[in-house]
Amino acid sequence: MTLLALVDCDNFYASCERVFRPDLRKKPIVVLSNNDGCVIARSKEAKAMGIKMGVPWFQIKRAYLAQGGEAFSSNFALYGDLSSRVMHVLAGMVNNIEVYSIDEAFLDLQHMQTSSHAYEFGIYCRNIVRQWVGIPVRIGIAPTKTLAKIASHIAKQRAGGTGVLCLNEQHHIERALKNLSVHEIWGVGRNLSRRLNALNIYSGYELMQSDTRFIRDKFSVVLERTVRELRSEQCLQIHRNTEPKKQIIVSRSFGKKIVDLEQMRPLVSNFAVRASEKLRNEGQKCLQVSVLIFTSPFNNQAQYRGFHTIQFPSPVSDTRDILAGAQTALSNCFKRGYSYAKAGVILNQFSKHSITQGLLFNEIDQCIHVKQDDKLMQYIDSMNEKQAQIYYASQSPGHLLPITKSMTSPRYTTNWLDLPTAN
DNA sequence: TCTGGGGTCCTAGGACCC
DNA sequence: TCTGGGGTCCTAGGACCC
Repeated sequence: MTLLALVDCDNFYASCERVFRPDLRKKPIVVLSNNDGCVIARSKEAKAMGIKMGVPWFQIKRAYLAQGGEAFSSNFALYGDLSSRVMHVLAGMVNNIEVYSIDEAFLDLQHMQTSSHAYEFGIYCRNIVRQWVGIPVRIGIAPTKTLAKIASHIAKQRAGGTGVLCLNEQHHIERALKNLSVHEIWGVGRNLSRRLNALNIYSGYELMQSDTRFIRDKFSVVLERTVRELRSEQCLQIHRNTEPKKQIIVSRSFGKKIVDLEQMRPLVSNFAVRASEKLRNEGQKCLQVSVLIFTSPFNNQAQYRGFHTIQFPSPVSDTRDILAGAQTALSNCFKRGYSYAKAGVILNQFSKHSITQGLLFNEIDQCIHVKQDDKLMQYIDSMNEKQAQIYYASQSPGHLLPITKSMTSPRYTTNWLDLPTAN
């Protein structure tokens, strides 16, 4: 039987904040979303204090700080860099790795003959990452991705354990599944678990025992795969991370509500510029740009979601084209009389940068004339690489984003000025 | 006063084809 | 009065993930 491992960083953002601040060991830590809006990560100690994931910061702030808790605004430059260091170390230890998220990776353990061999490897792996990067990880080993997720989930709950759990023997798997509710299984969210419960399927074991045909008819092939994976049948492979992105989204909530179109325009321009940079960085071009604007679902005022898509006559990655498209889309979905809390720009329908399909007839929209200039964009990207030097007129860099971050830690590993010093 | 951001996959249904 | 069968492609929306 072949095995695979899920390596999962413990309370990742909170652990990152500790790497250069050993004084924070054992202290409760929370990390906040943009605008210090809500809690998006918690250390073990913060969880023990009863701080819930996603809770608005303003609701718990006073009591939490009064009890000696530490809080940080999110510092993605730091988390992203530490993540790539962890992944780099892991990649050096196996032939095949899938980086699944900022704090998780699947490792192919095909070459491990026995589960005790795999377990020892897990322990070694965990020690090395801890020693070289400073981030604690937890490792679940099993025959399938879904079971490996469960193994790491159980390893997390076992206080004082080694942080490594191998779930391989059939009777161990069955015992674990009997103690697991369906909503704790990877791929079963709130909706599916509600529907499963209605059919008297509550535990992982009951789900595993369900008829695959029945699950497929009543639900989908996705859930059928989950059932098969619970039975140790490998349905989800380890993907090397070579597949290109299919969509790019840049969106933010605003610190202050936006009420008129002229205030909104420069913000949408900023998102469009950022999205275009990401697109070129991926070596791709797109055929569609969409703009989304939302009111806040938390106030009692009238709600509105605006969405509009612009189709280009040929693939583009030139910021000027994407800006023009985004502004047209914004004009088409903006409605007066609402106060907007969030906006975003989405790029879709990608093609490889090097391949350009010309149009025989420019029949989509005669009004759109594509500027697309690869050379110009290359120059601008190289000038803006370290620090933005060239802006587009519609951006108004003076107020790039009305975002507040009051408690951000230094960019210890990505900025010379923030390097930690001896004292 | 203050409530995150960025993705993937699948399905149903409509448009269109012969 | 009676109105086929089989297919593809695209999109919107829903589900999930971290």
